Amino acid sequence: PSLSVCQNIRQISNASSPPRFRLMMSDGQHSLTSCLLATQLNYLSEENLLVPNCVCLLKKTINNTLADGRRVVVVMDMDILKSAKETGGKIGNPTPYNTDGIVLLKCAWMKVRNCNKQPLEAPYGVLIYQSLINTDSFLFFFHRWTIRARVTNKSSIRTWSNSRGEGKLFSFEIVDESGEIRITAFNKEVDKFFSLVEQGKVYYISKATLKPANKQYTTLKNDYEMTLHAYSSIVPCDDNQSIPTVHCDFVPIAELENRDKDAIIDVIGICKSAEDVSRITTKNSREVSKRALSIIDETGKVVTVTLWGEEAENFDGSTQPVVAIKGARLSDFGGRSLSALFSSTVMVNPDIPQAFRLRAWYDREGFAVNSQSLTETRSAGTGLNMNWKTLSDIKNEDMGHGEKAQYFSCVATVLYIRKENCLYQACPSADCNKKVIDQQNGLYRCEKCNKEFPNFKYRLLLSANLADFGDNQWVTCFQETAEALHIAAFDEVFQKANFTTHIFKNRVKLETYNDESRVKVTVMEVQPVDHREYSRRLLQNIYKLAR
DNA sequence: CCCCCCCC
Repeated sequence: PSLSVCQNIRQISNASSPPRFRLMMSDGQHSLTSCLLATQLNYLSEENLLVPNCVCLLKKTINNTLADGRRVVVVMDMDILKSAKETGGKIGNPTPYNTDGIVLLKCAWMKVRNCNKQPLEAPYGVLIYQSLINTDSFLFFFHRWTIRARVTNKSSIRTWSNSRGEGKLFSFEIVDESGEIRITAFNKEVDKFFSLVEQGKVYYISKATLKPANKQYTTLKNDYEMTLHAYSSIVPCDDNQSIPTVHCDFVPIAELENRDKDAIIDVIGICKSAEDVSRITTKNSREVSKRALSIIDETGKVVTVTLWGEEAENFDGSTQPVVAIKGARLSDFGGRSLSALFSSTVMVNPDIPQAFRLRAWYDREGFAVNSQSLTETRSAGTGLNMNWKTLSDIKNEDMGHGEKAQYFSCVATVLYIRKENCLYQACPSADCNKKVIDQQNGLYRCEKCNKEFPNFKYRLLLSANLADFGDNQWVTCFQETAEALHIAAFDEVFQKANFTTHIFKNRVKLETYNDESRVKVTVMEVQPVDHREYSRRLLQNIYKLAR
């Protein structure tokens, strides 16, 4: 039971029978407008006992959620302790309790789904259906539409340019107790709301419009999404205890082996190591940053996770942080690997028990476990990931005839390297090594970048013939592999020079350098040895030493 | 009003 003051009472404006009374109740500090009087208590109003400023003892109340998602307190039993005359007026200066007017996300789309009429844009920006006008729902939408929800995922700002125009946008996803929805802001609303909206925080949001979601582009469980407008309002909310936080259903890394390709999963692990960020060009000729992380969990298994864009650029793996990803996509590249999507939430050192457990495990013992990776990397060099073949296998197994390129390793001997055309003129932009076309006007065109440049860079391109015991094969080595081949040959030259004999024609001179004098010998010419002459002199020397 | 989910 609780004491409260009736601030206001009115009959709900519909023709229901028996009538329903709505109360605004106060505890002296806060007021709550969403109270309904149970019909068996209607007499209190009809007999003018329950009137503004009377003090009540609420003996039984029920918290109820209406069909449209609004929450109400239904007063089932109450006594009037003091009449309005006795209290003599208003008590305290109560402010609205801040759940007042808050609706569950769910109600927004329930309302729209339930009618098939044409939508129209209301002055306050909420999408209203003609059929809802003159109903309680209309009033509800029009005046009272505020949701309180937590931001679970926030995109970066991106721009677009197409036949319909150009602009910028960002979007974010929110959850409350009833569900989730995506909200998008364009242009001016990007400027207004981008920095305000923070991942993980709770906001009051009102006066956004609602429109059907294109399910093709979203995995959120909602048939609708929202758009912000000039009149939309987003206000941070401190009282957020009841709003769910991001919920993750983490899959142990070892378990990923048993999951299907393209599955969307949540994963958590310690970032054991991270690649440097790099820029790649996609098939659609877009440039994007990427960074691969190796994460490990208590299963002792490691998997590669790729981050993209700003997430890749800003990631710092130097402290071996806990990385949790909600909604990563499982790929079969290299066996099993993971990729963050635009819809993924990447959390570094999240404030959740699983992260603390993992941190403790890693610092105590995990760092030293003999981990195994589910992702085979070709650069690792040894072990399972070497697809050993002989050169004759290339033909016998029709290698490379499939849709995807294949990778294999072989042991072979360089029979021949073509000296001709071993350099080509390549696109000067970083990471693009496409051969440029000399336009004969001082400009060089790259078909891949679709650009002309005043310059180019030279790159090595070696044609080499490799042989093993069964076959031989012409191969192409670009810059990096060509250099590796050269370095190997270079080393071999040094090795071969040891224990060889030549005639050296030399210059000898006493030289002073840094106050130090010494005889310096410089080779001027090297000639092959006449072995008979050499033997004769060698013998003479031996005889001389013997005397 | 966007809608990109990428690379080896």
